[in-house]
Amino acid sequence: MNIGEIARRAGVSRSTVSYALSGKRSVSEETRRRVQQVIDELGYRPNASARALANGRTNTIGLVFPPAGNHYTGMQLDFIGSVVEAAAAHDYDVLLSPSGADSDRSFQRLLAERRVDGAILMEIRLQDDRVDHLGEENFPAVCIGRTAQPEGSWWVGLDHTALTAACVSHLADLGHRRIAFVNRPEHLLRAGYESAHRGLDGFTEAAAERGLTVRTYRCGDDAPAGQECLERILREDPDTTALVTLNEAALGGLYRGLAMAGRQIPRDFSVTGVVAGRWAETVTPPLTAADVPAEQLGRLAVELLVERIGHPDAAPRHHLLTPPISLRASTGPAPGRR
Amino acid sequence: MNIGEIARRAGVSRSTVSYALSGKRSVSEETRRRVQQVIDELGYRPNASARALANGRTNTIGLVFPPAGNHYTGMQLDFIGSVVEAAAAHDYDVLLSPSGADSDRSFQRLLAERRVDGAILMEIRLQDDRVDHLGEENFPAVCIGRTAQPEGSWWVGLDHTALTAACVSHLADLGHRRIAFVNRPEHLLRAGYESAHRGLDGFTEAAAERGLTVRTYRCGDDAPAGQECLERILREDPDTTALVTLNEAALGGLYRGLAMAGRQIPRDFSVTGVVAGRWAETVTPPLTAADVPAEQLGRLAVELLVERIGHPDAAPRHHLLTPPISLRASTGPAPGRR
DNA sequence: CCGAGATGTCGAACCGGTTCGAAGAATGCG
DNA sequence: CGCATTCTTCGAACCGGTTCGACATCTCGG
Repeated sequence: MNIGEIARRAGVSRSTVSYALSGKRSVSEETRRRVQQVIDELGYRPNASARALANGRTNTIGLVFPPAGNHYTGMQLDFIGSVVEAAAAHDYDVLLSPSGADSDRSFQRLLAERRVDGAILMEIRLQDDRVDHLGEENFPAVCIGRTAQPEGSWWVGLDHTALTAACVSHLADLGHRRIAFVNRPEHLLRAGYESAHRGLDGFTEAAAERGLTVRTYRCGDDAPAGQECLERILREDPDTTALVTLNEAALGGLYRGLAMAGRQIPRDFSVTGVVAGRWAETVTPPLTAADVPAEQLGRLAVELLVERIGHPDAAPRHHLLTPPISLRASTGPAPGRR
Repeated sequence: MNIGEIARRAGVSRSTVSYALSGKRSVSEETRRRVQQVIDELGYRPNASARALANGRTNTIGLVFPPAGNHYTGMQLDFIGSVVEAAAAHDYDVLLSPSGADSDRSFQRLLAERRVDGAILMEIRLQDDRVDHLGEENFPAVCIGRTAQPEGSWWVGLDHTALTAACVSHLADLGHRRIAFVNRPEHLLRAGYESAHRGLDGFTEAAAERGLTVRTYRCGDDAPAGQECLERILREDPDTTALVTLNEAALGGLYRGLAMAGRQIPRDFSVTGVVAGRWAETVTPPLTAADVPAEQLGRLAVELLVERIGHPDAAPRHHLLTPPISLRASTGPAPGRR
């Protein structure tokens, strides 16, 4: 059931079958029909490895995603799904590569063994050797997020600085003067995670501009950590009336902490942050948040990557998204005001 | 930078390089060292396509997962992560294949084009033509869940019948007499989703055995649908005091509905179901639930698949898991009792 | 000292496609 | 009618590995 078999049954040469399928040279209408008929009868499909070997393209893209040690967030899930779908629309398959402790091994596999035509990198760091490395080799890659010097590279990302700043403004406009910031965990900050750092910057600057009193926290990626973090916030400054968070996985815990402390949202305390819309609606009251457009990010990343694969020398492109804040029910006027 | 180049620089033939790497024939210690040195200097890694073509194995497994139209659940995310990790441990890569509207196209690609050595199928249906099809071809596959006639196939799954029955018993022991069941959406039931059907069966049988009054509902996979569903439950039988759910994505909405109706969990109303542990802890109060061991399921699936790939004629194996119910804080004695 | 067996290496064939150059047939034009 | 052009098809080479059979060399026992 290979191309030779098809050729034999159709009474033509292997190359003719190949041309009949690819259309790269003209083939008589009659021959084409005969070949097609044999193919349909046998249900033949060309072997992907052989094809990849011959023309140097695998029609596969690599998705380098965080290891399970990090707790996954809903946003990441939506993102992966949309990448796979967008890739399928462009006739690409998606190969997953966990970037982790032995990131080298898995990552090298993808590139050096030429398993993929290009890669999408999640969880970018401000200083990211993976990006540097890919840049040197001019390997087609698109980052989700941007490094400290993103000039030469292709990326799509959120403007976390602007988003957290918008959250601060929103709260300040409601009269809140003492606000906490709940970031991702310590180790991700130390590793230089882009979103955590830029989000923190945006928060800090906007708060300074508005003259607010703030405290910033790092919080583990799960509900118990969120609860604990909230307890700390109220302990260290009981007059805090609002918080901004980037930590989707801790959100449920933050809510729980507030409930246990007897603070009602949004009457006594406002909560907002950067969270994918679908997940912002799972908490009660639904979270007012900058909705992470995970689906759009995935689609754009694939489109950029496909373009880059097709035009290896094209100038770098990128998309910086700044989704608006969706007003739901978790923020309100500061207590004692209005 | 191919094997011929290595051979030339090391002053040996291509086959010798191959044997030096694979160890399938003896190579003198000195030659091996020289070859290895050249390889290290050049950072050579054998081309995956060429290797796959030559020995007929891609070292890749396919993960057939639900299309984005279905809303993903946290459990699925954890599962995918653990599959990727377990696969990496066995030196396999993971190729994602969305099974959806054009499932044929993507699915056929995987198999007929020999992109993968085996496949893991998520979201099994009681009657599943994908499974039948793979069975006929004796293609190495492992199902997550079991079909109506699972005898000939390899699978790992949860005993949803036993799990929902256990939930019912738990509630009955607490004195609840009127219980609702919140299932997955209508269209998934019509499609024959295994977990939805078996879960429903287990619930119904256990309730009948205990002589309980029950109602069953189908609920969309998101928070607003959950909220709406809960409103319906209380409207159609205001004396309902507990519910069992399989619908992780609707959980937040169910909780919200209860809060809006002024029913306090667990004082006025108990909630339980089958939900991955990490996600059961995001709601307040934390959900008493049969914890879906997503990580274990992924690991076991990969192990079975790797074994099956290695031994094409081995007898079918499977794992049926029945995780215990983790007592958290969402269930309590029926109101008016003790 | 000779033959058997083990050891190390090589060339060639093969996996299943794609693509190039060339050749034969058909067609068009002067 | 002859020559140039186009259309159609074929064979061969190639992509980059693996593997088989053969051959040369070395080792050891009788």
